[in-house]
Amino acid sequence: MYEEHIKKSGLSVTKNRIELLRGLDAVKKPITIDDLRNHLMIPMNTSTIYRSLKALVDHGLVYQTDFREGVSYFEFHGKNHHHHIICTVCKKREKIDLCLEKKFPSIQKEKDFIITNHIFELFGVCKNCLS
Amino acid sequence: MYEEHIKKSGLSVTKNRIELLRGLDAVKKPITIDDLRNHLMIPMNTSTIYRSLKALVDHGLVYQTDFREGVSYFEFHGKNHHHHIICTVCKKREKIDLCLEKKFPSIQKEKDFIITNHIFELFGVCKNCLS
DNA sequence: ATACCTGCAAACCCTTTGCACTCGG
DNA sequence: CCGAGTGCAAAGGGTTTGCAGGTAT
Repeated sequence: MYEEHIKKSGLSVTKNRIELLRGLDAVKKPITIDDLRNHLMIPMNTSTIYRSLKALVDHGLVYQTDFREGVSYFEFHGKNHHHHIICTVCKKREKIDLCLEKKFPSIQKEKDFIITNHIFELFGVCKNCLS
Repeated sequence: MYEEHIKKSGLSVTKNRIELLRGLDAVKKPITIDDLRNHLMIPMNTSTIYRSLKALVDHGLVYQTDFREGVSYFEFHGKNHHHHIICTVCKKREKIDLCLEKKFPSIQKEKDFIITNHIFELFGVCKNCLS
């Protein structure tokens, strides 16, 4: 299954990439590379993780996002994709329901791009942190 | 003018912060801290720039975004705000017209957050780079 | 056979932090 | 006055890169 996804994307199918997808898919939410390593069943070099994830992100198999914590978060590209609203004071993070994909086709056409990935997050202050 | 914005946000009004806003406002597009320094009329320590920008971002006076180049881009929060579509191969970047702000009020209400900032960028492959 | 992928180790460099001093309200 | 902002210098640490060897097609 992961194999097919990778093959369809044009990337070479390797054990590492299959395992990365499996690990991300198992977690069902955005996680850091550091966390991801704890979910991998085979040892994998850090450079390989970075390089493979970048390839998977650029080919649309994995989402990459940024909660302004100084680390990237990665997520399996599946039906579980959410965006978030993050409190910049206490760092609390909540999912929001918002479907942006509807607008992608017209943008692709207008700009002559194939859209493979996106990032969208809101930042603010939660009720508890409002002084 | 910048002074009033800062005051209204609750932050202390200092020469540095006024100058940062002036510099960003003059440029009219997202720039890196490294670039920004070239536009500042007074010398400013790097730590101060980082710390002040973070404060300005968290208070909604400056936008921060990420084009996956390993550096943050900052932009004056004004009428010139755009999102972008970025080619992951040649790094070309084009503005897109898309107004997300319409949806913020209902999210703020539902999640009990005050939204101060957001990030939204699309990634893909441009026509020229499609092999 | 050849282009792509991976491990290792080192470097990179953007960003953060501690501390003492200064400044704003 | 007192909390907030700043400069300096140093460290931090996520991420990238070069190269040699291995793997996919």
